[in-house]
Amino acid sequence: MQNILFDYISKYMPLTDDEKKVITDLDLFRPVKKGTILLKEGQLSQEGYFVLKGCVRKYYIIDGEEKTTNFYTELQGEVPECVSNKKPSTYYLTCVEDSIISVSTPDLEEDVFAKFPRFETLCRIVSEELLVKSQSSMDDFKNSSPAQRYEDLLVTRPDLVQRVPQHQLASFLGITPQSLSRLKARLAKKKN
Amino acid sequence: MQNILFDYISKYMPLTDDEKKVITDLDLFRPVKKGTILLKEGQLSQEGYFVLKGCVRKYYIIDGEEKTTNFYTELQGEVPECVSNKKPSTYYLTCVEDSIISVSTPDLEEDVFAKFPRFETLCRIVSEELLVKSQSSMDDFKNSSPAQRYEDLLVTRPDLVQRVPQHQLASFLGITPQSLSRLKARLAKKKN
DNA sequence: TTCATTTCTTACCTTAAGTGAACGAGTTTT
DNA sequence: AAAACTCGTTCACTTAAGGTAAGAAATGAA
Repeated sequence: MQNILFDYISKYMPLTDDEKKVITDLDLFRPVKKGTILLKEGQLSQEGYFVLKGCVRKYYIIDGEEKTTNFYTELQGEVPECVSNKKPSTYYLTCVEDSIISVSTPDLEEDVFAKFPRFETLCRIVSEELLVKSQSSMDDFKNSSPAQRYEDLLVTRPDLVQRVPQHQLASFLGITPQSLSRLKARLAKKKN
Repeated sequence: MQNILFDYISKYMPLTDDEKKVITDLDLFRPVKKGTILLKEGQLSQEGYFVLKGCVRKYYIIDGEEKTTNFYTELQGEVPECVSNKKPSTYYLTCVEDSIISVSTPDLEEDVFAKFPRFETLCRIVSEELLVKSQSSMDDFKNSSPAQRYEDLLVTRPDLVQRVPQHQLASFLGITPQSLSRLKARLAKKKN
């Protein structure tokens, strides 16, 4: 399981055995059962999550309705908003499947950065890249229709469409479950 | 003009006079005329932009149509996607007004980080915060209708509605200019 | 000023998304 | 086994967004 993380990091900078040992000794990994809620609305969390295996779902409850806005799967991370702005979380994080998650805290990071400044460079680069990706997703979302977004998803994250309930997928696409049903029916008719 | 930047940075960490001098000596600021294109589709840029004064617009050209996805105003930065993924840009950056922009490059950053490691910490924290904000905007966008988004914009960035052409604002809201016109007419009727 | 271009609005029609309700299929609970 | 529940789908209806076109208003250039 460590190796998944090491492979990911080594795309940015090769790690020495010494550095690998430091990470291993941190004992970051936490197996989490399906249905576990990692973060609740109103909660003040200091933890950042990185999904090594499985799937974590982000959702809001608006007017009593769950609004799913994101799914984090293998090698995707989520830093809850409350970590950076120190305010209570406005959303929930829950495990869609049994998962293995790496959990970090600011204290932990500070220790590691002090010992290995290279890790801070790594974190800077990764978060800059994630920022660019996040903005690029936002742009794509604005520039496309629900149907296009669904078709894109079939290509970019085909697994999601299989492993996740349709009504959650619908709100992830920014539409209602009924609209997603119709949309799929329309596309199916078109193809034949 | 330097002071605007120093004030911004000091919210994260107070700067010594020594550090301020280093930044000043970098000669980062560049006045840019309205209409100037900072980045073109297809271009491989290494520059990151930070708007000190004025307004920069990000847009794509899709099927011959301009699709505006973002406006960067005072104290907002933009790291073009091509800096991190080393691929040609898929969008344009242009100045909506005469502006003053701070321009950085990876080389420059490396030099500064080497001399003042604190700046790398600053950049890491800022980009982590921007990431959280970006994801939060994405969630808000998914969870709201065009009308709600427009009304939110009137509250969060009232200046934008004044200083920017409506058709650009429309695609920023994810709709067509005609829809924005109708939307405004509906809201105006509702209010009275 | 005049002409041209851009920008904004309005109108009409089409398309599709939101809403509420209903249904069957599959689960889980009792 | 029956009841309750969730989930996906479908239907009818309402609402609003997209597309096209036309005209008014504002802006810029000759």
